[in-house]
Amino acid sequence: MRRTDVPDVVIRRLPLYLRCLTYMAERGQSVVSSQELGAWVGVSSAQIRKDLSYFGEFGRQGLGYEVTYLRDQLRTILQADKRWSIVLVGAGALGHALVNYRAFESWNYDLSAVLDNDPEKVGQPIGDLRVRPMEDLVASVHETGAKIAILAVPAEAAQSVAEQLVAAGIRAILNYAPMNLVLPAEIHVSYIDPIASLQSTTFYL
Amino acid sequence: MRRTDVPDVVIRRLPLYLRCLTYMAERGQSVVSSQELGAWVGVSSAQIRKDLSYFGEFGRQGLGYEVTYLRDQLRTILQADKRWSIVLVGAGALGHALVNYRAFESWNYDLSAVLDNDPEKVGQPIGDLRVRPMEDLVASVHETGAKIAILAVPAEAAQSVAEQLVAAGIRAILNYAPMNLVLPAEIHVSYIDPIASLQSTTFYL
DNA sequence: GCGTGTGAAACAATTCACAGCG
DNA sequence: CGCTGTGAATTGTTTCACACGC
Repeated sequence: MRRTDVPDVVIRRLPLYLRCLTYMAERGQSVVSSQELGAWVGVSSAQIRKDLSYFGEFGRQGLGYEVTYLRDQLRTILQADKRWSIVLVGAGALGHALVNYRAFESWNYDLSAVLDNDPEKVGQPIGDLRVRPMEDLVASVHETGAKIAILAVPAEAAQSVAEQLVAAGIRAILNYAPMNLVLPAEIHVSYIDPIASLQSTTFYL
Repeated sequence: MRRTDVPDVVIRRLPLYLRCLTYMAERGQSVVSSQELGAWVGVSSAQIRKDLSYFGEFGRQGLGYEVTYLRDQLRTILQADKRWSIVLVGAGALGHALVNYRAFESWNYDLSAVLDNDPEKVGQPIGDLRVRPMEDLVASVHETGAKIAILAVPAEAAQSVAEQLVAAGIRAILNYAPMNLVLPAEIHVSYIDPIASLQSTTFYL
């Protein structure tokens, strides 16, 4: 099964399965059925089985899936077993919160540089990092080997900074700015926008 | 067109259109075509037209859409013209960042109470609020009229707190905890989980 | 001509239902 | 018997293509 044959919706569900399996393994559960896993993550058992079937046969008929085995398979598929360096652009309140968010570290993501173009912020410490000027972007990306960047700048700056990131060799962006980015198709962009989420939920209220 | 006839994917795109139209209106642009709007938000022009057609006929043939008119229509559809009170549970680093996030205010959302069950945190000021104990939940929801809650607690606590929110009358939850919530179908839950986003992007790298 | 609104066609995702195996 | 893996059927979404009006 080639990467491009797997629908993107499937890829976006795998982390939910992985998270759930990780909790189950921590609790010492050894086996899980597609039914039980589906109940936890909120999808049908058929969907779980179909999703997994894109990548192989991980279960045993009549029994279910071995929790740690499936967890490790998903880790490999998602490359969550690797350590990933991340460059963060934007040292505002959000940037601070992200640097101090422990979950990155525990899931193998390493926020290894923080940059900002505000001279007031450059040089200030955040966590055990120091804010670097935007001129250091290419150097930061090379030093850290980062392929992923987190964009936590104001909307007006987002497109321009995103282009600089791509020019510096970044391949994937997690964008917290409330702005759609127009970038080459091979760059992967994920959007996190609580306002957009809230606006779609108020439609239903 | 009844609420339930509109696919949820469409509802999730409307905020992106609204955001873009708002920027365009600020810049003084008076008219926009589905083509141009699509280029900005990254969807096809046919999709824009189809999405809007669920709610009415807002454009003019040969011309396009009047920016402020369409913006106001979308605001009404999404109920983004109303002011919404929000109760925030969780006064950790994330809770602090959310309270200080100015975009809520500017998009008509009012973070009107913050709660936490940690006695150390209760009573502390955040922005111009003061952290209240979880026992005040029902009172907070009633005082503020909140129908929406933001959940910013550790994963272990999320399900339990979510149930308390529902019992207190909350109808929609924006969940920052890395945990799927199992709740009655009429409760609307949106998930924000940067780790899950990162894990799906590393699949492609 | 240009650009919307919309059925029809194409494509994509989910669910069904069951063969097959432990 | 229980539960996976999977084609087939169903359901949902996007794109096409064109009539219509400015």
